[in-house]
Amino acid sequence: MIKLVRGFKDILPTETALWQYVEATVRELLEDFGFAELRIPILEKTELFARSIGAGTDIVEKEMYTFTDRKGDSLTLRPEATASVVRAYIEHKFYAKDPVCKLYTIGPMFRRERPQKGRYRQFYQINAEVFGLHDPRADAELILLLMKFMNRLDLSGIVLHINSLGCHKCRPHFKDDLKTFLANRSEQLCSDCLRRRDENPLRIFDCKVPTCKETMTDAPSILDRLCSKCRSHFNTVQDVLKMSHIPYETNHRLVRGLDYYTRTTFEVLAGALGAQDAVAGGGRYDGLVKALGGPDQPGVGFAIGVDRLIELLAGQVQGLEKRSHLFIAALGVRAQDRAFQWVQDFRMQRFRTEMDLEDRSLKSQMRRADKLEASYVLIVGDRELDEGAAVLRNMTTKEQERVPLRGLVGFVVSRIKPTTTGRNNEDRR
RNA sequence: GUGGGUGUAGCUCAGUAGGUAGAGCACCAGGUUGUGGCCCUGGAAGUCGCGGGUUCAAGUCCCGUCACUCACCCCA
Repeated sequence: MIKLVRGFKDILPTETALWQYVEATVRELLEDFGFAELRIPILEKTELFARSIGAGTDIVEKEMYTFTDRKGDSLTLRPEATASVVRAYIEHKFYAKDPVCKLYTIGPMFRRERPQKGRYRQFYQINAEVFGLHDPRADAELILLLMKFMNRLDLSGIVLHINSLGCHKCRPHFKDDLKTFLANRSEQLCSDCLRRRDENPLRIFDCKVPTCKETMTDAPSILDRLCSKCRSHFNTVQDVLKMSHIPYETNHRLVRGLDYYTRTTFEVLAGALGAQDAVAGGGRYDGLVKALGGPDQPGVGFAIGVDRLIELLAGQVQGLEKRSHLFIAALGVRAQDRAFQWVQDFRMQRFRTEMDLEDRSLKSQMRRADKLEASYVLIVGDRELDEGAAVLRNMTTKEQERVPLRGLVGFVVSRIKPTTTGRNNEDRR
């Protein structure tokens, strides 16, 4: 038997309704906030990711699916979406028409990591990016949108962490301070952190080893070293969040693994997820567009981990309403032929209808109708054909009534339609 | 890449001191000769992850391997 590739998964019919619900909800919200959908390819030139995410990052260094195509180009299955969105923004010169541009995209990303709960080699992200706005309110609005989304999904037990990483002016100073601080504390750091000290000292804040955590409690905080512009930017972001009643925690240890982030960064964490607890994350990336060959336009964005979101929702008892539908139980060839036509007619009336295509006993057809959770069953056999009227059974009340064969479809639809519960009863709060 | 746990029917699992497999649920049929959910009866369904070894005999012991899973790492 040929099996799934490691770290990849099928999203089964029992799960897709939830996925569709999540996607429909976020699309609606994003569009209300003025975002337009952009669909980007899954494959890009390797260089795009090396230059945006950062050549020294784990993602680029050891997690990308990279291969050489037949012409010798190095191509990579996208490990994240921002790089591609920026590439498209530049390539299609969106900035020329209007420097302010809000885009979203939904799709799979690929990273070759060891699979784990909440971590797959193909995983899905919802990405939103805003270009052309320096104003800190753009950062705040994006966070607002993100939290609004979590809210619509009725997600509980999540926390929002925010931080500022400073800009290209103040961050280097902070890095120096941090290196000085760490210089004579080698014995107090784990081997991983010793390595990080040289490569990316900010990451040490993320370490979970107790002694490292202990050591880092006395470490300098980036928030104390921000330059005046970064400081006021961060303050404004917080002011807007407060004004909007969005609860948050500032977390000066929140460091993100992609090199392009500047100033505001944020993460939404859910304890119920286990070790991989980040459901969403994002931040500002003011130098990225320029670094990739575009104009000097700022950017802010976030990514939501859909797989993790789904996991949270599945753990929170989700009752998605089902449409009521009809099952036709036919006995004998004559009735089956008539029923087959009716089934098609009902469907053309946009009414979900099914029948058994094999010649089975009424009992087994009823059982099947029950299993499919049909709300009504229409019973037709030779007897009904001769009498000119079929039997319509309401499966919840068990009431049965005779319905004339002449004009049957229209009659049944009018009889049944009013009780149809649409799937659009999602107007929560 | 590193470590722990687990791999027996579609699903959840049992399998005792090694003697070539069992339960519950699900499935199919019958009990009701034209009526679902409950109940009863019967049926179908397993290369015991894969490969090798020890043994008269291995699901059970040994080695290897693969997969799943959780954690490290990293991140959504």
